Amino acid sequence: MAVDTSTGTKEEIIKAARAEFVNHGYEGARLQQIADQIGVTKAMIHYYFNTKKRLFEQVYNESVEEIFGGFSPILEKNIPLFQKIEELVDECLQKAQEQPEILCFVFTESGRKTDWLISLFNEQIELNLKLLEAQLAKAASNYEIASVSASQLILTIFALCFYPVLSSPVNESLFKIDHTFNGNQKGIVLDTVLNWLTA
Amino acid sequence: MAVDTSTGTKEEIIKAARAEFVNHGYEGARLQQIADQIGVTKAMIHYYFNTKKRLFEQVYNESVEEIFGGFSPILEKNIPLFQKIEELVDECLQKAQEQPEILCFVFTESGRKTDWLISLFNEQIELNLKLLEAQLAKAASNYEIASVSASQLILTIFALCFYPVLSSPVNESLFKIDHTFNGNQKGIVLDTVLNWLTA
DNA sequence: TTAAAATTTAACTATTTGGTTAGTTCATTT
DNA sequence: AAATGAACTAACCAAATAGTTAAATTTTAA
Repeated sequence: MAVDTSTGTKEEIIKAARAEFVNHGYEGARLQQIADQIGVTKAMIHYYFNTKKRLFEQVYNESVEEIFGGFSPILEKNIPLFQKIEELVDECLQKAQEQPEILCFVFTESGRKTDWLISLFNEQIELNLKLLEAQLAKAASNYEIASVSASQLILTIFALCFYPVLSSPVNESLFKIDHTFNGNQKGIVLDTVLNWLTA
Repeated sequence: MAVDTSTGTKEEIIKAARAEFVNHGYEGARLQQIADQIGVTKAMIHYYFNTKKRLFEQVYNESVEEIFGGFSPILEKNIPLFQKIEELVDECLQKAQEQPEILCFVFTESGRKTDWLISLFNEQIELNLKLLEAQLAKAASNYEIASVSASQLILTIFALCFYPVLSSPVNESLFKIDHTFNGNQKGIVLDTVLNWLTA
């Protein structure tokens, strides 16, 4: 009847692997480093995951889900347009502030031009913008907002929320300060987006 | 009187190295691949640049200069605020559209947590925002615009111009389309920024 | 023409690293 | 207590890769 079968080594490996992949990328990550981090042998990684690729896939897929998994439920909600926008911004900023490393990891690695990676990237989450598109079209036809496509809106929201995180290292040398969290980011994003829409 | 002194091997190496580093990052890049690309021996790379690090530094520094080198002259110009903003946006979009790979390269590599890289990133271009800051303060005191810091403005411009490029691979699987260049990007960026400022 | 300097090559070394394999420990089952 | 199988270790291997060296070839200049 014993339940706690093991120390949860597999989970520990994933956790350590995430840190290693985040900091060094797929190519730069070292299995030995991951193993050392949790005090097991490198062979354990091959015991649970067969190859470095498989381990990476696991970590990468979890990361994509972690970052983008929360948007579909919001997009599909039956709520007023402006409330939906605010929820999308909230979701965005939460991910940006709580999981900055994971965010950078996903964007960085998805840009790599390695054949086996590319196929992995393609089978990912897809956002269904149909409903939002309809809401925007209706609001535009009522002259409540300017005519803007859903993907353009999402892209703008993502840009304002995610860019500060993605550019954080660059900003430090460019401005000698880290602007990632300068106070009321939500206010700025909403101001920018809403003024743009209702101009 | 012969002028074409050499085949310009050194330049060819840099060019090939840039492509290799851009596609695979520092860790993933292979010197052999760079050499093969231009039909020389790997030893040639060590002849001109002593180590992989040195070659990378050269490529990286050139890339940073290529992307961010054009902003300081604009920031220091004595021109009206809104004209300056337009020129900054133009500069941004030009880099984003003409050198997307270089742009991604700089942002990706600068995020790596490898000690010797970190020190390299710190001795980079710094943008002097003093003048723009003054122009914004004056316009704000005249109630022409809302009160916004220079770094916040620059960050917003960068976000709107650079994010579409940085997110291009992600967008393909997220929206099943590439929004990098959707028609009048300049109009969208200017609309967004100006409506935000003058709301 | 010729000697020296710059450029390029081929073969080699040392090290790192992903992956393998044979065997050990230990809890559970029979 | 013997058998079984999962979790794990230590030592090893083969491949890849950055870096070296000495010799050959080409360029340059005297």
